[in-house]
Amino acid sequence: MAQVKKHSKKRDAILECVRATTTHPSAEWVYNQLKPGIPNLSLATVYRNLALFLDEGLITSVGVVRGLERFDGNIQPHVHFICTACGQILDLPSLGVPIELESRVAQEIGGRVTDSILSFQGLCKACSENQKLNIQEESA
Amino acid sequence: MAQVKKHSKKRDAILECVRATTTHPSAEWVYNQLKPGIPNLSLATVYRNLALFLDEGLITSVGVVRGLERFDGNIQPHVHFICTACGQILDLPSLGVPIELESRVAQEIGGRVTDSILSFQGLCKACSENQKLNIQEESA
DNA sequence: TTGCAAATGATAATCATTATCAAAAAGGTG
DNA sequence: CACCTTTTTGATAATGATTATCATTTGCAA
Repeated sequence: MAQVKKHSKKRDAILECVRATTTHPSAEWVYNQLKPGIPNLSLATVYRNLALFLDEGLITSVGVVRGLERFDGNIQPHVHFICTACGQILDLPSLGVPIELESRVAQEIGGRVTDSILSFQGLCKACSENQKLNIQEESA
Repeated sequence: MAQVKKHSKKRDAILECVRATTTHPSAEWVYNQLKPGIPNLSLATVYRNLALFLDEGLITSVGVVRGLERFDGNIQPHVHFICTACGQILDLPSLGVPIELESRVAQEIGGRVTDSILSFQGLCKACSENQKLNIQEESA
């Protein structure tokens, strides 16, 4: 696999950007965020480095939400809520993740477990209220 | 949203196919499975109906694994193990899913929770052994 | 400074999924 | 059964996120 051999300002900026936000950003979000300050930044560089960070365990992937892979600079195990309507991802720090189960799973399948992902899906507050409105409008 | 109004043999076959396997298939897997018996089946029909079944809650999505969305005809809540190397998805029926947390999450975010997803990622037995071999070869 | 490997920018290629639209099938109704 | 309306489908073009390519630039060690 790829491995970091040389220092790069852009790479630092990308990692810092993912770490500094709680939006669980996509590659393009990071790109749009950094582009004004780094005009010659390429989207490919963002994709490349995010893949690299994933590989090195510096960030994690929340998964693909509405067609976009979403990343997380917070590598402390924690639970997510994903709004399937607007794509918003929220942290649920009050809930624990059953990491202690990882070794049990590893034993059960005879392989190696690197991550456990617990997420809840549904509609966030705003989207759930919008849906109610739409239903009212439809029946009107 | 779309809604079933008329009966269709192909639709039945697609649902039956997803229900009959534990491979957590992708759309294309279902298509390849059914094509020999239904020569004029179109891939678009498979995609369309899978989206419909999802919408109606007849199947669930395990998520996007290595670029492919994977489905599950078993809608009983259960835990998955996903091999990030080969894409294989295994059921872990021995582990419980914390569905009882859903109402707590709903309260916390003020919205509506429809699903909870617990999955473990890592390397399955075969891939974890292959990796060991590769490391040995590299250092040889 | 010079040389070389690594990193990047620009963009083409890839590939899963979705949209489109004409044709076929379903399922009433008379 | 023949007819009509609406749904479903097949074939394929369009879309859009991600990846590959390759010439150029940059980092860094000698």
